[in-house]
Amino acid sequence: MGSPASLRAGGSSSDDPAPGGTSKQLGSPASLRAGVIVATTRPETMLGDTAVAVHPDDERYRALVGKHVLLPLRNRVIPIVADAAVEREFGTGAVKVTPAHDATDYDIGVRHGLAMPSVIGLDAKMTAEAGEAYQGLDRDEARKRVVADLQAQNFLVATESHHHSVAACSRCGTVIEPLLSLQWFVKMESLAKPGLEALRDGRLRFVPERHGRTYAQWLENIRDWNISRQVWWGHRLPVWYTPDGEIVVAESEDEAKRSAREQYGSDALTRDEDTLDTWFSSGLWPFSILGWPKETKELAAWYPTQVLITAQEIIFLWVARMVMLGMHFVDGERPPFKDVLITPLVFDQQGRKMSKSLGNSIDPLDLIEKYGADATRLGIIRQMHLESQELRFSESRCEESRNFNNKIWNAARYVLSLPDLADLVRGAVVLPQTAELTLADRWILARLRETVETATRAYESYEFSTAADRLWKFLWNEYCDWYLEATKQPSPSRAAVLTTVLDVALRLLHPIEPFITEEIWQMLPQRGHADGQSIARASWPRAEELPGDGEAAARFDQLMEAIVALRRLRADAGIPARDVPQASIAHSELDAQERALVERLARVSLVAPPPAGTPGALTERLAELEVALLVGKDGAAREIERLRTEERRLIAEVERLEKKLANASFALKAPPDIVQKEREKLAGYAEELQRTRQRLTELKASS
RNA sequence: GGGCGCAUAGCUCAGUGGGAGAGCACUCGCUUCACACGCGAGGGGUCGGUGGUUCGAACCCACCUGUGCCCA
Repeated sequence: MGSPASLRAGGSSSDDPAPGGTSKQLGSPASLRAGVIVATTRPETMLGDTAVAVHPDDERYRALVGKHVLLPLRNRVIPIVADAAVEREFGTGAVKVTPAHDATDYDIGVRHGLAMPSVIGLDAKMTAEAGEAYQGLDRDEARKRVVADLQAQNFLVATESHHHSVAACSRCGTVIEPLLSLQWFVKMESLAKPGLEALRDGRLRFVPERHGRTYAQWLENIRDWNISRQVWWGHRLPVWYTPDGEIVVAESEDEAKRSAREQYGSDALTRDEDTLDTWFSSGLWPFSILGWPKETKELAAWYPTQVLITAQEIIFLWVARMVMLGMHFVDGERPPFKDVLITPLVFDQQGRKMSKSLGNSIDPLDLIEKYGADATRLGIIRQMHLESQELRFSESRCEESRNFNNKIWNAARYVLSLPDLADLVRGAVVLPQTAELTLADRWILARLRETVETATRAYESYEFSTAADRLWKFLWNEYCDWYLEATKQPSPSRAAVLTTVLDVALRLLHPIEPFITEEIWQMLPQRGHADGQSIARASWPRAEELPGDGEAAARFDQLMEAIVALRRLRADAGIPARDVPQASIAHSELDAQERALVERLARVSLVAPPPAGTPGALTERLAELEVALLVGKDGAAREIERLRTEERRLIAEVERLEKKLANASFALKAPPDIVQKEREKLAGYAEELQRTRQRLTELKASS
């Protein structure tokens, strides 16, 4: 239907029907006896006017309400009615009423029992109702003729420029002409109420929650639903007419005929040409696909389902309808799904919404061609943050995801090629007792346990990007970067742990990347289940099944920190990658296993810590340990520079914390554990600073 | 007109009350025997602006600026 505002907005140019035009006319079709002046955007519709309306509280016209005026050109006597729908501020405050060609005027017509002649036909030409002078004219032609005739007969008072919008087809620009026709409607009140209640008491939930308000507002203000769609596709209306115009509604033609015979004694029927609104048929989707209206096994098992995943604009079109129809036809208590997950809208790199009409949407098949189906899925999911309303699609995320898949594929290939895997009992791989595990084993298992918890929690709350993120970091930055490297020092436990960790991580990743996880998983020795079982049917990992050795994890973290520090010192000192310099670690005894780990991963040879003040040692104080890289005498100047930089950093930290702790209200009002934590930080930095200064003094003394 | 977002490193975005993060891009060094679609190290941000709440604000509140989406 056309915008009601376009009529009230006044002054549509007769030669410029384009939306948003500015050069407009203000016409006066009616001015007789009572002298009422009205404004119109579409002068030709005055031929179908059946009243003039004013606002009931408008003092200017109060005396005229109930009187009549003569409609120019048609010489028809029409009443002046009072209706609250009229906007007083606009134009003259009096409006012409054309019930057959405007939605608001139609409502006024119904309220006041007005006649509703259609003056424009489906062919956009004037009908017989428009009068002999205009019948058969094209709408635009009639507009010019009406204006000219009004002018010739001195009815035109003024023409004004006015900015307004005309309803038009978004694709072809065709102006949409409202006109009266027979339409079928569905009463919505009794359908909407259960849908609204389901949201209010939590039987239906939107994620993110804010979208529930959108849904509720729509249901609260819902109007009766027009289900006729002449120009659309869909199921044909189940409506038949007798030759006398009686209406028969039935499930099938046979039934309609039977009913017609019973009621009217004849089964001569013609079926309504209209089709049902697409959304009506679509609203049946959640249960029609399960065999409804038959009471199928599928319907019993899968209705209602857990979650519907869709987009924001679909809430109005489809979600609400599925809920209403599901609760009406299938289950009065339960909506067809418990949760509605609203995904972000997808934009292109330029920030334009992806749309078919704009032609800037991406074909997933192209992405799959380039990166593979898994990488496409992972790439998209990593960008799909739960609370976000927008997703500016970045193809590089798919490329990165392909790299990730390459990474885990190679890692799996490597693990599966290890000779000691042959010792595992296929199908019965169990983790060794904790006492038999290495430090690295216990660390990666603790990280895995945490990953199971984090990823599972994320999946359960639909935070798929969080799950993907955690699994990515676990597999790449923890499993590959550290554990795989650590186990290049063979141990009796590594085969079982390497494959067990892979097994669990793949099961966690499987919902996001079904193909590569399946492929690798099928090759694992753990997979001792019946042949042909898919990872899709494997049990979901449980954190309780894994050891969560916090102490081992903390110790391994210390050694990681030491290794990173030693690598940094190597890089600072410009030591070639193939060289194996001497290094030391102070403040903690390392056992043989730990020494081997550090030596391998930092590419150093560990020796006893050098005496204090030894020149040529680059040192770094860490949270627990102190590392030193022995680079020879010429490193002294470099070390002094490093230590001075360190000193400046530590002074700043100490000052910051001292200031914070000196603030009386901080100690008084902040939670005690926070205050304690800040005190410990200060003590740590102070000690580090003291040691750094001591070392500087020693170095200067010896050089 | 009604409703809902977003503004953090060059780019795409996490973080949502107690020392600013990731990936890509960038710099340097590596054919180190799973992976150069890779490995190691590093540089880079007064978290849009103003005011407020708080011992403490990227994070909470108000306003402003910019920008976008849904519905009519």
